[in-house]
Amino acid sequence: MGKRAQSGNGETSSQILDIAERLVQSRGFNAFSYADVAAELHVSKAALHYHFASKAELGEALLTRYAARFAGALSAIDAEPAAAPQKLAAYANLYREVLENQRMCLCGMLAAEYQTLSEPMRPILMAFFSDNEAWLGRVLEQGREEGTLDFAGSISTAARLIVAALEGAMLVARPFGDVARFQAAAAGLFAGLASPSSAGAPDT
Amino acid sequence: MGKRAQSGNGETSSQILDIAERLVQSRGFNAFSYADVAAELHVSKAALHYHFASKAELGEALLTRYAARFAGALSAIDAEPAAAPQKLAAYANLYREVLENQRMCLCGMLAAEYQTLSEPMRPILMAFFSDNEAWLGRVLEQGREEGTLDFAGSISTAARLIVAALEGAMLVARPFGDVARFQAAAAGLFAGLASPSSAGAPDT
DNA sequence: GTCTATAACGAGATAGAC
DNA sequence: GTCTATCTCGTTATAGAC
Repeated sequence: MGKRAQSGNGETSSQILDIAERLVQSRGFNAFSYADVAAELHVSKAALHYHFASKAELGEALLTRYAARFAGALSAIDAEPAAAPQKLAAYANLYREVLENQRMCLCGMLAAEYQTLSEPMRPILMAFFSDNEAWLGRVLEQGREEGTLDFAGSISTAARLIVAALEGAMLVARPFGDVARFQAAAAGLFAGLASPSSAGAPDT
Repeated sequence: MGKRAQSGNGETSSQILDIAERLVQSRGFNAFSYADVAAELHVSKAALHYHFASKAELGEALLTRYAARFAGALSAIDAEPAAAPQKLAAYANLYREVLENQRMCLCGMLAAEYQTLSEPMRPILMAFFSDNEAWLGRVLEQGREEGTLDFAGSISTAARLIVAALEGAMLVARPFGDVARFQAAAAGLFAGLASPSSAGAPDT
């Protein structure tokens, strides 16, 4: 394999993505700059442009990597057999960990800024939410079959509620710097989905 | 009364706030400029600075006005007697109307951008959410006493879930331009809070 | 209250040397 | 792959005339 040049591979590229990702999750895509990343990585802005020619390209790479990592986390949950409520708790923990790092979900942040995103970023963002809902749909179906979950309405309605509630709980908890606020919303959410028989929902 | 001069009163000031509010709700606080507002209002940027000396001051005025208007809407719901589920439906409709105008909740948007907000804006934003949760807490308490609502956990947990779910539902629905996505999450939310006796939840 | 003009700065991006 | 230097533009904000 010869040199690839171009965008997004290699050690430096992933360091750029790491820093940019944190800045976007903390401040938003429109509130960080190449200069911020360059200063933190101790390189010049021009070096960043070598790896990601434009900010839009950097944004695409951020989204793609984040979505892939999240999909991997969902596969990991699926890898070992567990009841649906435990899988949902593990799912909520993915969000909680992000919040504990004082970050918003990357895709939740970009959803707020959606109207300012480049065209290529938009479908990647939407696919993130669709994929999450599809995965949740399978867990919810499992829960109904097992009898561990009991909820009115359709699978997709419940899946959309879960995504909305967890994204919104992160959004609101962050100004207060209060993870407990997130946990309260998550607890209330799963209480409403639990089957009456399984009184005590599984935790963390 | 003599001339007041200064910030935030008068016809022009409210027109500035109207335009800025829509821009913030659509694109975010960090993605609109005085130039945008000036162009739309057909005045110069300097004229805007006469009414709101800095962007941070404009942001404070936006937040204060929005919170006051929202509080007024909650008082209007309280003004006529209704069962708790109807009040919750009316509350969700406040959010839905914002979304139908292709906007995010102003405070949800600013919550995403929280780390970039000026110090004076922050407590106003937090108070918005606290006030909403307090109002919801009273409605939830009413519902429990009436027997129209039935949910596990504390009042404040359920109130935080409602705020989180509705804010998150707006956030995720907007990239899809799909109000039905919001409605699905809201329906699932209220289904989980409804008392078993009241099978069909009230709509719109 | 509104204007023109401009200051002062930071943004994204490019050229070309090394 | 990284640098310095520079370009161009947009941003918030101010000065001073009307």
